[in-house]
Amino acid sequence: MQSRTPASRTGRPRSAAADTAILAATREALVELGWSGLTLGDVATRAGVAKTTVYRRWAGKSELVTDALATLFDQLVLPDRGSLRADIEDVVLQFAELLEQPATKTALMAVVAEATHDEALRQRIREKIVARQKRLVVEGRSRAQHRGEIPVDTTDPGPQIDLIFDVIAGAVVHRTLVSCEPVDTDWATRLTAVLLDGLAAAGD
Amino acid sequence: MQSRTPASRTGRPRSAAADTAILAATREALVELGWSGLTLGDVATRAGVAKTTVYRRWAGKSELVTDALATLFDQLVLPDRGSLRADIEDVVLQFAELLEQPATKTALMAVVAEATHDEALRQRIREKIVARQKRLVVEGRSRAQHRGEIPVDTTDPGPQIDLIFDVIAGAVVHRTLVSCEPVDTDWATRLTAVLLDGLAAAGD
DNA sequence: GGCATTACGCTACGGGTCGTAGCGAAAGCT
DNA sequence: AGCTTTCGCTACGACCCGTAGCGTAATGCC
Repeated sequence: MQSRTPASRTGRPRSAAADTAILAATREALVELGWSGLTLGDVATRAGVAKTTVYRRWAGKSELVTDALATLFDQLVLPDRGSLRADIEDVVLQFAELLEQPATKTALMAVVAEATHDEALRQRIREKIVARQKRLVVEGRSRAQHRGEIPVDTTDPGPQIDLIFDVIAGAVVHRTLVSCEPVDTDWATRLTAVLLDGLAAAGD
Repeated sequence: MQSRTPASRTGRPRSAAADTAILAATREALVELGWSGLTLGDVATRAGVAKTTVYRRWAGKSELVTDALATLFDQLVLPDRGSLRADIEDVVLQFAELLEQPATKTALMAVVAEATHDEALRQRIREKIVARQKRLVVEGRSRAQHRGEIPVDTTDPGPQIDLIFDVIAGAVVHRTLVSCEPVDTDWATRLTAVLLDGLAAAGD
């Protein structure tokens, strides 16, 4: 999860319960206090551990919040709804529900903000969040191709996958956090329609 | 800009130069230190004013950074490129260029993060940034309808405008700040193609 | 069982930032 | 001139940071 203890086999092992307690306390404190208001001392108190225990495991606030956030994103799955349209609508609503949780929205934006001037943190985010969730797009695209809904191209699919991922995730994040409007089934349907059919065909 | 002085006409007026100096110093400090590292005392020193002068004008870090950010967004314009496709590609590249500036990306994400638990700040962002930039979509849509590129609907255009705004802005923000990939002309073309023609038609 | 090793809780510390208060000087308006 | 407000400056208590040191607890190895 955080700093590894690779070659150490002797001595008292680290409490796994402390890990989960600290991460849970971090999410709780984020909801109540936000990024600026969150202090590691307060997290330690909420988790029922000493402040030094937190510092022994995480280098700072950014790393701790990133790990607390990663545990939330792993809830996403992609059940087969039978069509590309239904699959997209499903994952949009799922992602929106995840972003409805106050801990998710606060942590995601704050960590991305910190990452703009911290290369190591950018790497951590890409590994633990972006790369993992991009698999949803890969799987949905593969299913759609097998169904014959979209053509099987011979070129490198990477750029197209990245584009779809950014459009879907970006739209949901922007709608939820910047425009501050809810993502309901109607909006998910409209977004999916634009994605599949284009603006002209999807006009009101 | 910040706290108003409505009924006060007498006494020494506030220095307008101090305002611009403080906002410029805020953007500069954001680039070097990021959100967490930025302190109002440091901003005051950079701007060449006393710390108390900053506190007299802005209530806190969030409000100051929001105003510093708003001045950056007002650079966006929507020149008439002759077609909806060209207009979209143009504004995508313009928005991406704006987000390339380190001050913009850091400030935008940090302020949005703080706003997740601060209703007054959400309101400030919507008024000073979201509402202003949404006019780009309104104008581009109006032009396209006059050209006959998209149908003129009789229903409320608000939801469709909001959707387009969130898709375009969200995709660019997500691409730039979360996926950490550059927005070049090729990507802008691909995004525009998906928007106008849909996923199936725009496949590689 | 005894021993080395590591993690734990606790306390204390210097350093830094916060946001505010008070002061005298400066700059405008009538 | 006189009044009013802002300005720069200094100082202050409060809080959080991140680390060090201590004694204790929990494991693996001999």
